[in-house]
Amino acid sequence: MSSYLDELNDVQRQAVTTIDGPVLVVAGPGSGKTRVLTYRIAYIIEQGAKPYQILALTFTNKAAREMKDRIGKVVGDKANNIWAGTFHSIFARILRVEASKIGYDSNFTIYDTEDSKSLIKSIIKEMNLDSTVYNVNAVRSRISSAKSNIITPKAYKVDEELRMQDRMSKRPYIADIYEKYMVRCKKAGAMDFDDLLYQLYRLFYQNPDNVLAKYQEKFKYILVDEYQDTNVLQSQIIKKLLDYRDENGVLDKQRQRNICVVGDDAQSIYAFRGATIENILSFERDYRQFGVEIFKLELNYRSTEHIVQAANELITHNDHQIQKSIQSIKGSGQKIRLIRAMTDAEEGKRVADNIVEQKNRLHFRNKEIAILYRTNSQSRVFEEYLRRYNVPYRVYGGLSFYQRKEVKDLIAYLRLTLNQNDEEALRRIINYPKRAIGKSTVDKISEHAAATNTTMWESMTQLPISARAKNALVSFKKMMMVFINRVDTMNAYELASYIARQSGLIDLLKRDTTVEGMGRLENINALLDGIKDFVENDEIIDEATMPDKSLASYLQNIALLTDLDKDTNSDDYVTLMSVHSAKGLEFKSVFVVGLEEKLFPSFMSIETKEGVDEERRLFYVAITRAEQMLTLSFANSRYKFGQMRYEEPSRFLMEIPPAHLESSQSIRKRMAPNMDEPESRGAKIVGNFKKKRRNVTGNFAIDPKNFKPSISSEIQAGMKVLHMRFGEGKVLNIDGAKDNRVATIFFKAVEDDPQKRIMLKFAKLQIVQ
DNA sequence: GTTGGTATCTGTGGA
DNA sequence: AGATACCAAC
Repeated sequence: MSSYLDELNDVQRQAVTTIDGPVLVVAGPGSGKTRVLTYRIAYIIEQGAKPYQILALTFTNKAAREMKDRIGKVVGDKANNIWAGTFHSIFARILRVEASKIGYDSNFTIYDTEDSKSLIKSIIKEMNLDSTVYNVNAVRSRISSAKSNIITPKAYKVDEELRMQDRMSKRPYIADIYEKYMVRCKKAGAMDFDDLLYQLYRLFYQNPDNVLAKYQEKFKYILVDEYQDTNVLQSQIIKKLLDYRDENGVLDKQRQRNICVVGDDAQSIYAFRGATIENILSFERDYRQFGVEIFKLELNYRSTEHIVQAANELITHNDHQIQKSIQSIKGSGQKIRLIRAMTDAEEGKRVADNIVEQKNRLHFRNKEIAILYRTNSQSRVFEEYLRRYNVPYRVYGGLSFYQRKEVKDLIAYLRLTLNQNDEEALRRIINYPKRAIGKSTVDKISEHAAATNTTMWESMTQLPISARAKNALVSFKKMMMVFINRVDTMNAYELASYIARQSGLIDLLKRDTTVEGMGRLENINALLDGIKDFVENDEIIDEATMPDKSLASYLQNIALLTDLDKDTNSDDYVTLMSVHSAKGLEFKSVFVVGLEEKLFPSFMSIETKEGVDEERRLFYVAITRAEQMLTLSFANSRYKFGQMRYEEPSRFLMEIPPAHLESSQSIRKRMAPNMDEPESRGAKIVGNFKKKRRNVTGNFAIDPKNFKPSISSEIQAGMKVLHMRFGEGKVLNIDGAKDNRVATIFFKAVEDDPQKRIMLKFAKLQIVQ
């Protein structure tokens, strides 16, 4: 028996060694899931399977790489031949090989979200639909979810429920947009993210040349990580891979279905992108006839007791769960800390203060600390204060390197060089740098292409147009032809840097001497360096997703990279990221911030129980990232769209039993406006209210019980008013109109800065006379 | 066609 | 607040 099996507990070991037949591993947070997956693969190889017969699917490149690294440590270089990667990258690889069978070229482009939206925008415009009603994001998400649920445009058109929903939202033509969108993608030789799944399903379903059997024979063992986050397409593709039939189409019931899915229903957080928790719940039903074995990993090796129990308690508020009892093996540890702040800026400061304090007192390294938020835009205040305190940090997510404008511009040139039908790439660069091909010319090309049923690339030199425009178009095409003709004689790096220079991109950026402009030039150079690395490094790192050194292979791969995939372990930075990106990660100390109603849970989700349940699972994911210290924070007010908004603390805070919190007082009590209460309460809450009190700004001058705010529109210059915190004041004047009315008020009781500018929309003022 | 200004709109998550 | 859409003037 191999030594690595000794590192496992009983359930883990069974999950590792039960390699024949379907297996469902329900893995709570911190229960050694990755360890089970990697050892299972090592075990499978040890039992005689070839690495290339193993298909391991994850959601992020990071997870895939980590798995490979860890398998490599057990089985050596053989790990490189395992087909381990993200759904999207593995499927793209298969599609590249089989493209011709479904009418694509193997050089197909991958459209990212921006490309998709841009195409949808064009279609909405061409159909003369109102773009305010046909909001691109809404339309794209309808199309995406239709595709994720395997509903073709044709099926969409006759689906009464979908049509009714669209009529209700005043967008009856979504089905038509969907249909046109598919046609245009096809014509452009492009697949969007959903297509990478959808087209593979189509390939397996239509099964030309019995292509499915080839992959069924190849993949003897299939493993799927984060199964709770798979959508209908993904689970159906896996089902197809296991749907063994003989030449007459008769089901082969004898053959083992060696599928292992690992997941945690409590951590399902991707319903918005079509994931259905139903998949994990129905796994047993789907594969019952082949003898499903279920293993539950319930020991949490990551977090201390207060954290684990708080998480357990929290999740009981959800409906439909797989019963399990997660237990910590780590001892009770620290209680959870709560930070209450008046504003988002104060929250930023308070969190940064705590980070500095923890570093000093507990000697945590920066990389052992993370700030997790619901929305990426929340990162800014934390960045501000961390910078001020000289704490190194890294923000993940948001705009990734490959999404930066200048990087996308050069990539668009490369894309068009390889695939002239790529309409979004063409539109992006046809007049960038400026070459006198304006909007109206582009529109004409587009119309002509549609009318003659050709591509824009074909049309652009054929349509009747002014001599001036014609000249510009011909010389643009000539330039592109020079690039295209060099594809076979130059390597990817030579070609890319040649294009960067010849297109005028580099010159354009060189002329911009601002700091941002220089940054953009640096980014272009960084991209070129990346391509150089790719070309010169002759080691094949990943057989499955990077099969060769062509520019096409490079482009295919970077289309699926995100910021998260960059190597970051080497440096010592505090991590700032969304809760979604934090899934699968762990930190000694975690700050979950912005715990306010309408933010976390998101305003988008609070209308339905299912919506709130998903947010709760997200919060569950957030708090279970913490090993030793967990700090939760919220602000009473924060800026949104340049306006101050007030929100209640998150309902999730009330769902954590007070026993697990630093102060013995119940959260509910702490939440209530409590400044009128005795000193002791405020003092126990982490934060420097004392300082605030001295400035009067943190205390109430008026007893809230006796305070009855007047309607703000009634407040006029010259009036005497009462303010909750500042006391009595006189309105000197009012400027602005309607929602933007601002009063200048003189408060005699305020010593250091008695004259305040107060936004009437939010102010609570009581008119005295 | 290009430039530069002003009005309008945006409300999450990510491969 | 920040991005984008729109419009008038060159």
